[in-house]
Amino acid sequence: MDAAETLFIERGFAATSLRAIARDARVNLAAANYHFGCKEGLFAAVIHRRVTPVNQQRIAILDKLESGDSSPTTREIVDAFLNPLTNSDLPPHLPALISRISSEPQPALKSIIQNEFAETAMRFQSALVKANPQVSPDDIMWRFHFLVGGMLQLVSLLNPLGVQKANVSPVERMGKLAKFAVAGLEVE
Amino acid sequence: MDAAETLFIERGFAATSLRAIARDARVNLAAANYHFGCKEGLFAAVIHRRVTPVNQQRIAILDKLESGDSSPTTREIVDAFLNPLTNSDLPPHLPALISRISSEPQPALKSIIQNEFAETAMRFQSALVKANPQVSPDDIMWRFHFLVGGMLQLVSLLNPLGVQKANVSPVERMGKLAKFAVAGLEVE
DNA sequence: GTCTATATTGGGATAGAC
DNA sequence: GTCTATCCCAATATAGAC
Repeated sequence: MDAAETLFIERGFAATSLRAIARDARVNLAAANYHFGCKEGLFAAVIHRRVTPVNQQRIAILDKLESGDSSPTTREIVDAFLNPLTNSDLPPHLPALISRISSEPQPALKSIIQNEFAETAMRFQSALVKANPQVSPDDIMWRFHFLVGGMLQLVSLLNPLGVQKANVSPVERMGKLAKFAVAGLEVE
Repeated sequence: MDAAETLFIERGFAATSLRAIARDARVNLAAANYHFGCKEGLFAAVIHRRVTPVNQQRIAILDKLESGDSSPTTREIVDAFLNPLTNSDLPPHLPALISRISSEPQPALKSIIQNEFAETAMRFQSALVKANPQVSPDDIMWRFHFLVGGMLQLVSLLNPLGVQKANVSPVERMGKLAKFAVAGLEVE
């Protein structure tokens, strides 16, 4: 699965062959098919392994914020959404994986991905609606999508698996995005 | 080229075969290879045909703004960037094409695309730096990328080639994005 | 569960007649 | 420039021995 993950990030689903994955992983091609059923099954397994923890972490932080005395600010909600991506106990290429899979064109893969993110998206949109009564829920929905787009763009600008450039750290970049998005979310 | 464009949007580059393109276009497979050299050549031609006009239009609007008496506002610059995408004399699926190609993973395609957009990105970043002296040029660069990400996300949420949903028109959605992005670009 | 070997299909590209 | 036919290779997936 590590080998599959790396190759899916680098080349995308369609351009990655099971043969290349099996070769990199030093496993037999038939064994891979035996365990995952087919190429799509392997894809789903790779996604699920990585996306579940980050979304659990996001929701855990949001739960904690909402159980406090005062309801969370827009900035706190945005941070709860973004910070788990740069958490040091998750693999550093996790954002690259999310970025890549978000743009897979094939319908079967799209529904796999939508299922993974649906609940998290709902929770954060609701929280943002509550924190911004001056903005219509419909506008909040769109602005949340713009935040997601900014996040994906930020990630895709880095060398997907390479060393990050030295001048600005991933954490700092997330901070820049948070500032940008909060201003855009709150504007009347 | 129309057939190729449609299939690239729907399936992406790697999952689209020259055979399928030739079938849809009712042309011979060998003829396609004769004219475009190879699959990548066809891709480059499809991109160039669509992207050149929209970028020319963007730059023309920006030129006009900058030749006026007062220097352009952030909102005017953002509109100059976004509005050509929904211009009615360009094909309505142009945004879908831009969205799709922006996430093609293969390095050869990436450089084709970067070449197409490099000049436009530079011009708009410079204009935004000038309009926002309160923000560092480095931050403007990042925020411009966030705007691009929001634009791509907005587009990818529509059914790529289907009829748009009735409740909000593409023009209105671009307006929502512009408002969001201007607030994020200008914030101190 | 894991291997070798292979069935089967489809891909990009081209040769060569017209 | 356009066609038919084909070369050559790589893909997913599975059969069947171990």
